[in-house]
Amino acid sequence: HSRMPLPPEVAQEPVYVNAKQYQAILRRRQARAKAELEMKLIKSRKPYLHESRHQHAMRRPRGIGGRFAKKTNTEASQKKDGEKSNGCRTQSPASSSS
Amino acid sequence: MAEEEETIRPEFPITRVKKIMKLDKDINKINSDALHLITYSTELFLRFLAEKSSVVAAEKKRKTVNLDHLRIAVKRHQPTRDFLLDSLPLPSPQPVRVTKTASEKKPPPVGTRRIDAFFSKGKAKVGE
Amino acid sequence: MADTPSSPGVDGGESGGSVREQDRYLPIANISRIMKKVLPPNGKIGKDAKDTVQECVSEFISFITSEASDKCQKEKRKTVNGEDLLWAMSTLGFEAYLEPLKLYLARYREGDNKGSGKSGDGFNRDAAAGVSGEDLPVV
DNA sequence: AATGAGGACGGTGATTGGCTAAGAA
DNA sequence: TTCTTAGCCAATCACCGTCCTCATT
Repeated sequence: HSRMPLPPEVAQEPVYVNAKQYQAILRRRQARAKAELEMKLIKSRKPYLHESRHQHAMRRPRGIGGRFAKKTNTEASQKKDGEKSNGCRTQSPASSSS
Repeated sequence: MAEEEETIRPEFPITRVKKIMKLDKDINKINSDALHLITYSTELFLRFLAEKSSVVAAEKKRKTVNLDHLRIAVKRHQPTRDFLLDSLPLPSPQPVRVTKTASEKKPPPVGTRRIDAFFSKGKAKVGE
Repeated sequence: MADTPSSPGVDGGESGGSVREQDRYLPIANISRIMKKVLPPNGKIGKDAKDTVQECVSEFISFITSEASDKCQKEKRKTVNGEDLLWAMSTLGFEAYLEPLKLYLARYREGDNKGSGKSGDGFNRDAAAGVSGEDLPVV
């Protein structure tokens, strides 16, 4: 069918779009404008979503390579000092390439 | 037969798909079929984007798919390009290689029309 | 690093009545996982690409749903059903999804719910390629 | 009668950052 | 070559699915 020039929301000159989608695109623009106004839609991305999970990640034991380590018995006991033995990166990728 | 069909589930959480749908206040009720269809079609669409972006990355000899590859991939499929027009941030430097060739400035192929009425009304005549 | 204007602040509560990120988008881990499935074995994905895809996918949901809902209003119906969605798909240029979707719906109805979910089910393997074909014939 | 919205509840997988190889430039 | 960055690991806990009641068709 035909294509329709769409008034640009950010661009400068009209863009031609599929006529079938034309109405739908405009409807969506209105809906988003409305939502932005009513709900104050956020535009930026937060560094993380949940404070609690952020804290959890920060407090977790890490291996020598920065990876998260498994909770050891030492940790489970939660009393004795322990030596982190796991979490170390597996040597090296070695030669697994085919 | 001791094996029973485990209720396999879609990759996406259905409840969140519904939540996204309901962000639009014009949406009233949604039945179960519609919800499941949208959820699965969304997964298909995601695979499409990933696959096409991957192709572009390969063309560019890149092992990492980046935003530029996604833009190019989207650009290649008209329906997707059109409805995502506002969702894809324009790359910072647009190489304005626009030679003022007037002849080239007529982009719309047959069956395309311009829109000027964004203010007046949300209804434009589609009939050509 | 440019920090985002909005501070993390507290969890769950954004000032005023703003919609949270986790309500507007599908989980980023799911997005990433599905994308990796179609990439070459050693393929990687840039963060910007992931985030943008996540947004595009939400827009896809709203876009299709809006068209289906619009049809419902015109027909004085208050509930969006499967047919409405399939109609919206084809109307908006995603008719290539019709077959996979019908197939999926049949599966889903059949056993309460069924899906491709995990790899191993190949009924939809090439589904994504449906639209991948090329531009639709612009008649 | 059939079916969707909304709420409560329990189970669970998404969220999450430091280090470094892998890639981009 | 140098510099940027995405993947890697797994434990908590916010969210998803299920079941319920009630409202709508």
